[in-house]
Amino acid sequence: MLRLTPRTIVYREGQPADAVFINGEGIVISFKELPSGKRRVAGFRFAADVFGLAEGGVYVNTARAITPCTVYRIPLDALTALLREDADIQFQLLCKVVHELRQQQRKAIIVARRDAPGRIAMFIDMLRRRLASGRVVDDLVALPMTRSDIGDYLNLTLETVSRACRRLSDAGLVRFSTGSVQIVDRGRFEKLVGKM
Amino acid sequence: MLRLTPRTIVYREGQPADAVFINGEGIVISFKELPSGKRRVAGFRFAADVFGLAEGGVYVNTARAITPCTVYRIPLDALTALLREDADIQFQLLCKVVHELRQQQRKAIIVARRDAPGRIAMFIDMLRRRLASGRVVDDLVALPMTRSDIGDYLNLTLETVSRACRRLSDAGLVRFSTGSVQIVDRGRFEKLVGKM
DNA sequence: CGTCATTTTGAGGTATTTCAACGAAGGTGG
DNA sequence: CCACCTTCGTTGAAATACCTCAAAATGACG
Repeated sequence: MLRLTPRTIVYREGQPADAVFINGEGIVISFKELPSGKRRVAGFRFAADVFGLAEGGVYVNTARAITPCTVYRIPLDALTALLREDADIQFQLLCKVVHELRQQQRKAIIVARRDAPGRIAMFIDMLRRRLASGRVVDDLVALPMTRSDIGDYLNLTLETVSRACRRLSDAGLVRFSTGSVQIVDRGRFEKLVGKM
Repeated sequence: MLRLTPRTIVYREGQPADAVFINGEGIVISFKELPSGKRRVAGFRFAADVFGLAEGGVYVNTARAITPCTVYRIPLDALTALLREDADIQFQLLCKVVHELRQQQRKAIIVARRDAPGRIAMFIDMLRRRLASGRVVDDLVALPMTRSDIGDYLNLTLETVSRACRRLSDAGLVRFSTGSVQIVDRGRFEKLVGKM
């Protein structure tokens, strides 16, 4: 088990992959630096998310803690041994990966078909659902990542993210503070999120 | 085992999922109709590809044969039984799904960061690698899907696909015939595909 | 040969990107 | 405690790639 402070690198793209990770608490960002110097955020890892599944023996993304995190490190040989002897656990992992595949597909649809404010609304809604631990007042959503992080995830420039946030704010749907968003008009917000 | 003629539906989105499929031969398109009336192509399934992995008991996409196909249908109970008793096969499936997850990520990067001609070139290159069965002259790539199919996959309108194809053609990189593309200038083509 | 789907091509509109500058916040050291 | 610096966020103006709407051309097939 590892306790990570914000900005700590869990692993780097290209490193030999010797372990997978399960997030216990906090938010981890998974991204890839492109030769062009740009960056592409593959996703954000929340509680119970598995990350660090390698391909060809090396990590394909870089993972970094955004908030203080607690992650569990599972050495690869321990994992393979575990999977080989316990088909149930392997099946659970399979389900998790299939689920993530679906998530990616949904995200692709969103990124493809929706304009900037729509993507931001969707993103906030996704955070709301993932972060709503228990029955906390879930109209207040933590937003610990930067505009750049969001933009690289939704395929928008940070400027467009900023402008889209302002538009949602001006429309009276949400209210931004540093590090969080307040959903003001739940009805209209859901309507915006819902329609594709 | 099923022999499918072009346009045959393998399964429809929303149908209760009672089997998964493995493609033996031909190309299957997997897509989703959006409420807006638009369509989003999740991917194309080639030889040895597994498709029809459900979520929540129903298929999330619709699958349809593009070319004459040979697909293997595996009832779900048979699959689960097989996976439970043979950890090796389950592991292989897991690897396949993880691999597809990576593919999706790569595609997301391409769709996100490249302009229309770049996406088309990437697409042609993907087809080339997937269809190059053996040592066929692989400069000639079959292109059995419509512009609309390609556009809905790469997130472009069919008009933009058409124009982008023309641009590649005018640049002397490729030559289009009905149902196929000929890669004319391999060097420059690879260079275009390679750079991100 | 006619019909239907697909593809091509054109003109105009628009959302996002790019480039650039400024403002706000947070941390560090004097 | 304040000045400084760095990172992050906001805002503006201009450029551009793609989309939309529309019509004509091509190709497949009965």
